Amino acid sequence: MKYSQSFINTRRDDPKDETATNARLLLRGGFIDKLMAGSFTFLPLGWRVYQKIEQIVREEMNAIGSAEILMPLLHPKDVWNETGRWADPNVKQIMYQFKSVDEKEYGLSFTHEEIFLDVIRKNSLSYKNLPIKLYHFSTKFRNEARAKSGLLRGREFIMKDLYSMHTTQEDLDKFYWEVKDAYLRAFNRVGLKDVKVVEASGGVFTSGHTHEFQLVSPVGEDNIYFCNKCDWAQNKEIYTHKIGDPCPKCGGQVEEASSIEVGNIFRFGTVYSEKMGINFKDSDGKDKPPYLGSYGIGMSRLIGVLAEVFNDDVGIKWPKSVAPFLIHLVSLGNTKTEAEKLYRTLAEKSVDVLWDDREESAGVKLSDADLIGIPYRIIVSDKTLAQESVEIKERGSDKVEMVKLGELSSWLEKLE
RNA sequence: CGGGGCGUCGUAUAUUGGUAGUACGCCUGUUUUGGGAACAGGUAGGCCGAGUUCGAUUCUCGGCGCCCCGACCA
Repeated sequence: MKYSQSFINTRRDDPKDETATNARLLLRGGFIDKLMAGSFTFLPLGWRVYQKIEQIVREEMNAIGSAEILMPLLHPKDVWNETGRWADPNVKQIMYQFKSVDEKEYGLSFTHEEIFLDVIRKNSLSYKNLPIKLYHFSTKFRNEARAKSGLLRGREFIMKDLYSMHTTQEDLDKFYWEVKDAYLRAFNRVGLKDVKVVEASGGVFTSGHTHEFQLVSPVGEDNIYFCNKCDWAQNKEIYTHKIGDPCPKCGGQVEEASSIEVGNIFRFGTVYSEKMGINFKDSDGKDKPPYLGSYGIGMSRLIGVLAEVFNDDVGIKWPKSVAPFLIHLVSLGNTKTEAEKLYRTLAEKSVDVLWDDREESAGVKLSDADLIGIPYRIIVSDKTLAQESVEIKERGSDKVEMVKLGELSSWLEKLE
């Protein structure tokens, strides 16, 4: 893609009010625009990052046998009344509820359990067609008391949510742990190598504990306790030991840290099925309520988390798997013709390349390249062309590599 | 929701109870291209409302908005 056609507008100065690193860098780099506190437009660069993350999560969801759908965001009051959640004071705090001019009552989705259940109950449910596993990527509205920290806590954000329905608790449990592994694979692939699976309280509607996926980070809002030897971890709400106590699982040392929640998984059991009067026909001919599981990943929050984790004093350093482009092609001096040739060649090979085709000074282009944080910067200049070469530099590295124009293809192949 | 801070061109800022300035951006022209170019000309601003005052961007009150801390976070 050409820079000049990508609506990329970088800022030289940090935004006045934003102190969160992700907000500062994403706004300066032209990844997002803020409409109001906790509500953002994803600009072309930011949306490309989103789409990279989405595709990784999609692949992992498909790999565990779930199918993608898209559920609506405008919900009628009635279905929420069936579970009693419409009038729940806790729900009322965060759910946007309103009357339209015709006096009908609606809510904006902050989660989709009711809608998922409504979708599947309209079909004959038998043990033969369970389990059902459906997921979607969509917006969630939550009237947060305090939106903050850029993309980390918004009033409107994008979530991947997966819902599953099973004949037995055992089958739900089995899938629950499959989802856990799929989530860890997804986080790993987007560049977050050390996400901890943390036990958390289930609240009133869940059977047993739930699990949160927490990334240790100084900007995190949560506090977790984890073992420095094994995978044991609990969040603040359920941790009952004292700091310094040995790990209850392996005897190792328990540590405390602040962390950011990037996902969670819940087992609801049959509570909602019963409230909504949903049954499946089991092999013994009896009607039984199915078991519900619900699993979320904060998609837009992940972008913020990645910006928090991968940056230096001049900008973002995107992991290759989620970078908006793989290559940032910069042409300096009067090299536009050669650069365009190169750009076309790369585009034909389906390489994700951003070509800075602007009439800007070298300093502006190079600074913007640092700020935007694309993994590889390729410079074409009179200097490099004199050697029939381009200069390649990895973001965040000091080393530059001169590569002959004729050898660029093999350089690209080595990348994979 | 409690507490604190802040609202001035697109961005970042300065000053002032009496003509609102600077830098960047943006526009025109010329020269420029390896780390946010040079020169010349131009463009654009006091969050909203009320009050005090001869006069308010400045002082007072109210509202709205943004940021931060806390509470909250199925």
